[in-house]
Amino acid sequence: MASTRASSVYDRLHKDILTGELRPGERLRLKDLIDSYQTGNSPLREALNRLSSNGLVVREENRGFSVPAVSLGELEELTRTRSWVEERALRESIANGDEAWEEKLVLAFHWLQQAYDKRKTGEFDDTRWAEYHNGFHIALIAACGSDLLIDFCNQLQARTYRYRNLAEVVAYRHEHEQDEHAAIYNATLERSTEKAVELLKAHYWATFEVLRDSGHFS
Amino acid sequence: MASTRASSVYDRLHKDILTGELRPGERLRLKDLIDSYQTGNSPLREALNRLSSNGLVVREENRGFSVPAVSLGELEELTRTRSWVEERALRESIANGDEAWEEKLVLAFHWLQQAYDKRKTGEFDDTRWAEYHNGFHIALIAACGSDLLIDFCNQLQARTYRYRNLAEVVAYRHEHEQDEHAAIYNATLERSTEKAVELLKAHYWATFEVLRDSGHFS
DNA sequence: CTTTTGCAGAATTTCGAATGTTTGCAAAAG
DNA sequence: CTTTTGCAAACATTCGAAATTCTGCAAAAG
Repeated sequence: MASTRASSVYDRLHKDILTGELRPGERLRLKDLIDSYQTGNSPLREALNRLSSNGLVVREENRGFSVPAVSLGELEELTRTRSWVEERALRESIANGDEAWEEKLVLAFHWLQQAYDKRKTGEFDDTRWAEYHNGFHIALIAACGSDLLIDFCNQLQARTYRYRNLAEVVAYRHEHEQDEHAAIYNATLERSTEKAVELLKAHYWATFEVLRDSGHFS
Repeated sequence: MASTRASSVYDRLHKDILTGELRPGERLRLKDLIDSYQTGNSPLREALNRLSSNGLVVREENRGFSVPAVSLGELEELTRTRSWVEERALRESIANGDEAWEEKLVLAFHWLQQAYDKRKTGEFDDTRWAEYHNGFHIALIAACGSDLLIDFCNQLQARTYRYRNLAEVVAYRHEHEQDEHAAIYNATLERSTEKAVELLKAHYWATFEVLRDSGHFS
């Protein structure tokens, strides 16, 4: 899909870091990556340099690249920051959102619901679910009036998603969280700002607690 | 100072984009950059890839790199986003800041004041001033409890600083803004949260208006 | 006259090799 | 026995050139 090798390998590294295929703290040796991703030195380094500016790869001068370590402290910081930033974004979105925003939100919730429903028929696709899940959360704040803020939320989301995958509690969390999504969704459509904001923050902190209690992070 | 060529050329490109040496919309042709920065293809591309993830360079697949365009709309978005995010950060910083934070803030303000004072003796150094100015604004929020948020504020600051340089109203703004800094500083030290927050936001919007009225942006 | 096609020149992207830096170990010095 | 020095292997970085993709123009087709 991506038209340059650098972007194609960027996408694959992005995915492999978020899914936990590449483990936290693991050194990313160029020679190894060239073998496993079947690409050249230059596109690989370009991808790694881009990822390093996004905080998804650690770069050390003359010592190469590695996958960022994880810690409970960072997860808490991610959660705290998301709560602060998305609170503001959701307030603005509810205040400014027009019908086009509302329609996109309805659709985003619909597809997320469909994804959850497929758990019963065994057709569940985790990658697909992740897209819809992020799509829903972004749809909530899409009318906030700042693409910069939305981008920032996307980056925080991505880094939090890695913790979720590393914690191996995905299935358990799936059982419980769609109710929370529905509550946030309804409050937002009703334009009950305070309620929506409280539910959204509670949702992020509930996820934090599940991941913390998984015992995977120091 | 930077130990790799890629980082050294990154620093120089960063500076030249922010100061306006490289003009908005300008295409960054590899061959030209190789000549003017006296470096090779690879380190240059690595630097440009890093900058592209920071929003300081535009990358288009197979069409190379360019300096981002500017617009009044983007400046307003930057200002709006900073106001939202730094409001939260300042609230948290005032609530949590300890004595170490307070001392750093005192020093940051002191050096900013010194920089302004040097205007009278003709020793004024714009690059130095910019460091102290950013340092002061970061010192305000340094105790907010989220390095992620501070990084984000730094990026917003950098992009706003470019508009300031392009508007060529630097001197005029210098005459007036130190009073605003002093007021924010005093309210923060008094832990007058509401007052400090209002003053900080007013400061950002005042800067926005000066830049808008310069007539340099569509 | 307008649109499409083909091609040469220019620019970006990628490759393979050369250069420089770090690391770990073994020998020498304290 | 502990610390320092020197060296070779491993690795990251950079270079110069090859391969690929874009761009603009001119000729052909509609």
